[in-house]
Formats: sequence, C-alpha cells, structure tokens
Amino acid sequence: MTEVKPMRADARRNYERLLEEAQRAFAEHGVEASLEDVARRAGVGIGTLYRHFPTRDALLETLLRARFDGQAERARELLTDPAPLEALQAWLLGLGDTTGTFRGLAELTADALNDETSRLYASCHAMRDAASQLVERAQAAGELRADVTTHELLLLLHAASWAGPHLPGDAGMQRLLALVFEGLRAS
Amino acid sequence: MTEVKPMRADARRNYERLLEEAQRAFAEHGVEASLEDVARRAGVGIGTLYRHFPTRDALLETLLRARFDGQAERARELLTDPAPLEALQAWLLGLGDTTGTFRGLAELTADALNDETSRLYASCHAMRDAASQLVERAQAAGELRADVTTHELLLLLHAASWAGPHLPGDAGMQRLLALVFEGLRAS
DNA sequence: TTAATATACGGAGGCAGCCTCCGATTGGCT
DNA sequence: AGCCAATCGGAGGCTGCCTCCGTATATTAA
Repeated sequence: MTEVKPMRADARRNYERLLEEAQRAFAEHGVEASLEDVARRAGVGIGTLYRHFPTRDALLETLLRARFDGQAERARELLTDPAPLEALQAWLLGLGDTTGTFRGLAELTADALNDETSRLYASCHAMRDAASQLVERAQAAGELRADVTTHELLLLLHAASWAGPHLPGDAGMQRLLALVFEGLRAS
Repeated sequence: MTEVKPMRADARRNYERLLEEAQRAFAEHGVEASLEDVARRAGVGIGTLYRHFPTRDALLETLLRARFDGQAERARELLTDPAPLEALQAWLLGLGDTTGTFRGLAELTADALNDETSRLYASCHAMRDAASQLVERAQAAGELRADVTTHELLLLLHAASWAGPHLPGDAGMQRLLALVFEGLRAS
C-alpha cells in the first residue's frame, strides 16, 4: 500500500504542463530535445522540471509507461490469435509504433533492455516477458525459426524502427520488418 | 588539375596528430566525442582543429574516405565472384565492419546517404553505385528477391550495424545480417 | 481570517562543449 | 637576418546540463 499524499495544486499543474510540453518537444526534436526549452515552454523554472523528473529517462518513462503497459496487455490478447506468426508480427508492428514516437527512442529502448539500472528497463520488463510468450508459441507452432531469441527479435524490431524514417514515405518500418520476416533470398 | 601547395611543416604535423587523436576519441566515445578533447589530446588549440576540419563531418570523412573507397573497389572485385548472392553478402559484411568502427557511425552514414549536402554523401556515393552493380547482378541471377532496392539493402546493413553491439559477443552484426538474409519464417 | 509550516518554485551559478574571431607567433623564402 | 604569408591558440559568446538554496505559496490548524 503506497501511501500517496495528494500533490499540491500548483505542483500538479506544473507536472502536467511539463509532460505536455515534453511530449511536444520530444516529438519535434527527438529524445535529445533541450530540457531547458521544455521548462521554458511550460512556463516553469528549470529547477521545477528537475524536481519532478530527476533525469531525462524519468521524464521519458512517465510519457511512455502507459504505452509499454498497453503493449504487454496486447501481447496477452494476441496469445489467443489463431495465427501465431501473424500475431507476433502484428505485435511487433505495434511496438514499432511506440518506439517510433520520438527520434532516438529505439536506441534508448534497445540500450535500456540491456541495463537493469535504467528506469526504462523496469518499464519494459513485463512487456518483454509477454513478448516471449508470443515468440515461444510461434516457434512451437513451427512457424518461426527455432533458433531465434526474443532478444534478437526485439532488437530486429528496434533496428527496423530506427531505420524506418530513413526510407521515403512513412511505411519504412513496416516495409523493413516485412523484408526481415520474408528474408532476402529470391523465392 | 588541383594545384596543391605543400602544407607548412607545423600545419602538417598538427593535421596528422589531430587525425590520430580523433581516431582514438571516436573509437572510444563514438562519433559524438568531444572535439575540444581531441584538440587537447593532440596538444593543439581548438582553433587549429577547426581550421583543419571545419566540421565534425569533415573530420570523420577524412578518417573514413579511404575505407569507403576500399569498399567501392572491393565491390568491383566481387562482381566477378561466381556466387552473386554470397558476394553481395560478403560485401555487406565488409561495409558493416566500417560502419561499426565508431558508435553512431551507422546513423551518420544512413543520414548522409539521404542528404546531398553532407560531406559524407559525396564520399559514399561511388561506393553506393558500386554496390548497386552487385545487387543487380544477384537479382539477375535470381538469387535475390527482385523487389528490394539497393537503398533498402544498405539501410538493412546499417540497421544491423547499429543493432549489432546490443547483442552479447562481438558477432552481433553478422548474426543479424544472417537472419535478415535467411528470413525469420521456419524453413 | 490569520498565522504557521511544509511544500514547491525559480533561477543563479558552475561546468562542459560548440564554434568564431583575431592578435600573436612562426616557418620558409629571399 | 628579415620579411610576410601561413598558421596558431584561446578568449569569448552561446547553449545545455544539473544542483543548490533563498523565496514564495498552498494548505492546515487555530
């Protein structure tokens, strides 16, 4: 039972303004967006930003946790999908939509998955476990090569998400993911 | 005929020390390594660094051009290889070795290939053209799916190069590239 | 309503890195 | 030796990171 004392009214106001502006800034300038700028845009001192979010990761994590939780939930739903491989593929596309939200986020998440001390690590952990179930099911069904690991799959998704924006149009990530699933050899 | 006045002795000395230290710094800290630090380590003022290399890209380009030229040359050699697809694969692995030299380089190169104003763009151009020949040959031989473009292939290589270090061991890039060529579906 | 106090605010300040500009220095030539 | 173009070096202006602490204010109790 975590006792949560309600925030003071001004604190809550600032907290929310900061999140809004951070969302805008990250979307516009990528995960390296200036935090001073976020504070300015939110009409708040830089000290206030750092009190609410001690690190950039803390800010990002707050913005993303709901999405990651949603992805974990979605993985559980897809476990009942009749087509194991397609379910996995669909799930990865969903994750790609999230890691594609901010430029630089794919890198951050890929790093986080290897670093237990990262705040994002905790946030992604449940999600990754849920993904493993999807992977194992697809392998058990003989639809996914047995020698590939969840780690590798997630990394491939992150790579596609990283590379997607370098392709013209805005379906780059989907196209790359499709290529990865199909393989490059001529049929 | 570009008239090349020989550099003054001190200039040449500094130029070379800067390249040496830049190589070390980039290898150690990635492409975002501090240029002030490079100058310090080279025992040279920051102004001197910027005179010789007006931008970070100029410095990187000088360090990498020989490698890119070598890759172009290698592509031409591989055109006579009896196995078109394997030749292409081998060539991509070689490129991966180069883009894996410094952390962040894969991103830089992928960006450069879309930006004609980049110094690296010029430097990669010949290499990319040479790669296209390899691609077309593999497709003509029916060994590579016909709907994939050179751009997409290079991007997949860059993505693998970007992601490689996130896998344990130091064969991450190779492993990912192999997966991409084979495809993820169970055989 | 007012006073007391815990809570929260804000930005100055110290540090580092980017890049430019220009007075000081020096290599190379006569 | 002496000149001058080539080169050097780093101060200075800017931005961003993050911390610290004096000031302000929301809330609670009287």
